[in-house]
Amino acid sequence: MAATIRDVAKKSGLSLGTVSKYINGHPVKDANRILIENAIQELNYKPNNIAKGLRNSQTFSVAVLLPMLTSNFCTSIVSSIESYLLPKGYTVIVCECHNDSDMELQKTRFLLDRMVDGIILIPYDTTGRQIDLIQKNNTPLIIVDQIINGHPADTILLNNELASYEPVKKLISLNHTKIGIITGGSDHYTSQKRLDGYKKALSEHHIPIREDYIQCGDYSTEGGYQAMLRLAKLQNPPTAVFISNYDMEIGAYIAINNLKLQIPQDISLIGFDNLPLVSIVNPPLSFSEQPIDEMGLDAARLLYQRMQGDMSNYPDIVIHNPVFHYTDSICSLKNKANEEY
Amino acid sequence: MAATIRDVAKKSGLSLGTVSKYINGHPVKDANRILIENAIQELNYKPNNIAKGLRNSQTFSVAVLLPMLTSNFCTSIVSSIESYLLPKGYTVIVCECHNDSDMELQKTRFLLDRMVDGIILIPYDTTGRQIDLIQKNNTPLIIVDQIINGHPADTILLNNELASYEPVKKLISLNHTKIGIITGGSDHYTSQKRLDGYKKALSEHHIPIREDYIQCGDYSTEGGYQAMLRLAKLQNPPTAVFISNYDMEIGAYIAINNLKLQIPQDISLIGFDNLPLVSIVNPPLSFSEQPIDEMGLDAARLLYQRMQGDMSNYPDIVIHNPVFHYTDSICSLKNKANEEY
DNA sequence: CTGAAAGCGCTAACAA
DNA sequence: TTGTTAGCGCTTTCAG
Repeated sequence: MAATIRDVAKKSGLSLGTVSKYINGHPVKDANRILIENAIQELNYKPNNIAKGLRNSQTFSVAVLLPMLTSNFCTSIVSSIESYLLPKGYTVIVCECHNDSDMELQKTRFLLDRMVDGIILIPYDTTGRQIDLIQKNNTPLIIVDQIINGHPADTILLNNELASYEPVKKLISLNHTKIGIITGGSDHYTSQKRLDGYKKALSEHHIPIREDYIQCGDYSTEGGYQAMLRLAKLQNPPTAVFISNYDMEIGAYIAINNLKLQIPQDISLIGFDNLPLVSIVNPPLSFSEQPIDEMGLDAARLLYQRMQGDMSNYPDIVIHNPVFHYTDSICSLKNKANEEY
Repeated sequence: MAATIRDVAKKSGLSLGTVSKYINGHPVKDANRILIENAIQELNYKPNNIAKGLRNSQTFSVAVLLPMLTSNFCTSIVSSIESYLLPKGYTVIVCECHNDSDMELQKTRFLLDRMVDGIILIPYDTTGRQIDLIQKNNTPLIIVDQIINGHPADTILLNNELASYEPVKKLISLNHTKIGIITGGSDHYTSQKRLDGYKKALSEHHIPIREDYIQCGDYSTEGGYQAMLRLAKLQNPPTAVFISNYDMEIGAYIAINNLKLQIPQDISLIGFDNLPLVSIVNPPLSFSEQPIDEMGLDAARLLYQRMQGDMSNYPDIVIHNPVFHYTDSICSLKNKANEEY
């Protein structure tokens, strides 16, 4: 039904090979070029990518395998990956495993079956079975967001420790000592690192670490809400809280509103990621900005390089630094004391 | 490198054709079946889907083309579509056009080039150029969420009018007459219909329609925030507000908090979609529930049917009814009056 | 039930 | 430069 390269050859009176060469950018006599171009026009010829893929054992598709499409981090990453790879002629397939290790493994197998040219993985499973599978298949792989111990691979990371260390230091410089943190699951790589940064900042200033100031919000909106409630209801609640991802930040913010606490008078708040909420609310929220776009771009760029066969300095581990934005959502404790006199 | 069907044939001592038949479920002598199975095992043979696709002119992939991955509605739909199509052997490709008509057209072309077997479209462009392109290409297409006038196609819809008509009637039954609505863009199909339902309910009860009670929030969180501010600052503000999508609902809720208004004492609130926020906040919010999962499932099911060549009752237009959940986020105006005495 | 052979649309090596 | 030809891995007639 659709025109093939053979039809173009026939119509232009040239051979298959010549037409193929023209299409692939090899030199062709000018007169013939015109002939071919006309034939392509008239027949509305479109090269068949499937056949091309069969021939070249390439599919020009790459997959992004991620835990959950509802995470703002994940969807943002996908967008920036696409923006790099699409102009290069690649389709980007998005697959989510719904926070399920078995599903993740199954989808990995599935993607390998479908023969994508490369995979960008935001891992869910922490044992690295997906990674083994992909590497055994010799499919180029870039991991984003985490390091899985014992499974070296090209990786794009945030300096997670710094992302919490700096803000907590900032709070300390404002005379806060009662500083809480809302974390993700304890088995989660980024959550662990962000907690480490928090602890490091406190330790350096000889502020004791209180376990009740560390509340797990599971990286979800509801979890953040509950965690903030727990913090606020402590006998001696913190005067400042660092929240280590965006979804929990929304929940925590709503909890604070429901409790009728004032930001920053009653509680100073620093959150994570530069996403819609932070600039809308009053006062706008302080946050650690993860350069999501650049991270996605880096992942795409590195994957492209690997797919071209360039394995220089493998495995490459790229660590991005967070950027800090401080607003009126935090205040100095001294000032507050002054005001209260 | 990877084993082919030819290797399996050689190893099992049978012919290419026989092995192919076995793989595709055609009957084979039992003894031979064992031979083949063993060979497949030993060689770790995986059928090459690209070659299969070339032969059958099928790719076993379908695309979901949508305006924005950050919309909760879109990601939920993708999940349910996947849950149906994946077990049937299809890859689901997600493509977003970033609320850009040209990009949408470009990606449509791109998907058609990649030869997906079918497309599920949540349209952005309202002129229907994408639809023309897809239909001209004879690629099965299901449209979700909207009807584009003059472009008949299989479509899965919400009864948008009912989704606002009912809640507004409910508010009227609680003696509200000053009822506001926060809408999406006026050019947006669902927004228009939801506004129609609002107007219809008011008209039926002879409540005049006030233009200043109709505020556009552009289906975004920030828009919802601003729209609610405008409503609250009216000289004679509404006592109840219906918000016609989830993202705006978040914004409106934050605005209400910032204004220190009480729900429902100062303002009764009914929102849209059963997504995380509504059940977390205090009081939980009332809402019109769009059966997103079923809508996605229906779209996937219908697309599958079309891809099988079954064009019975084309074009099929499936309309889903919303479900209503009423909570303490709305109150009767009489009760409130009583309390105030 | 099985095997041989043709061909899906394309590219690349080779010869002219 | 151009044309010819041999496949990429698979399915599907058509004989046997």
